[in-house]
Amino acid sequence: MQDYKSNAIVFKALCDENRLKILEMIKDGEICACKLLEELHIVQSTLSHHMKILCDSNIVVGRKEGKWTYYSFNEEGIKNAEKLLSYYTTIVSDKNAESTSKCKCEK
Amino acid sequence: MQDYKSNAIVFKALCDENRLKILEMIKDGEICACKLLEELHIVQSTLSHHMKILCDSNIVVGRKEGKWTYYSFNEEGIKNAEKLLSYYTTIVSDKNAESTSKCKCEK
DNA sequence: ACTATATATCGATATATTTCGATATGTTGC
DNA sequence: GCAACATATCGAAATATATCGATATATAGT
Repeated sequence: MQDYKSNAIVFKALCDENRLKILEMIKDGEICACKLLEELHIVQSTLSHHMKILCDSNIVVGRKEGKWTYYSFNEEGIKNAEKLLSYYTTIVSDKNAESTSKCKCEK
Repeated sequence: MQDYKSNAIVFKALCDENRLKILEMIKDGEICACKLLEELHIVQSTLSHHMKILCDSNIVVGRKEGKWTYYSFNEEGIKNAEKLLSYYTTIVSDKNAESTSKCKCEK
């Protein structure tokens, strides 16, 4: 499951309002950075920063075409995010495996 | 889909290394705060802060029993997180719905 | 080669988050 | 009621993130 740090990076991509807006726009299909910029109330360097975080999380991928960059979903990264969410929120009901460490609240 | 701010709160719960460790411990079943404290290298007030964020996200729920608090998954909140992840990463392939706004990169 | 345009990077600042120690609140057992 | 303990809250400091303006890099068309 890799390490906590790199897993947190995936979820960090999703915990900013502007990045959620960006993802919502990418839902409709591959989209140019200039179009994202038109719709969001941020300057170009800020958009570039958010796109870097989204690409670093592997959820989004950029494709350069001439002077434009088009962004779309990266299915592999999305699968990974789903796998991570599932990993961190699924109960392991292996009742045989007793907890190894005791604490004071246990009588 | 509510608003971006409250959706971001859900993912914020997942983007901290310590909180991922906490979730990993909750996987094994309901766990007491004192046990979490034993295993993590943080002080009690810091743990309390993280548990608040996890509970606010609705992914985790706390149950008070005397002076102890036990934490476990909140299935409803987890379903919501899955729904949100799916919402923000699923392509809408409605090709009939043409994009409403034009931008300079479109010829 | 020059100009215009798209995107990335840099540096500074504002804001948010994490962390701690100190203290408050609430529970248990005497 | 009081002492001991579990957890929550508060205030401050350290660190991280978001944002901007300025500038660098890269591409396209003249």
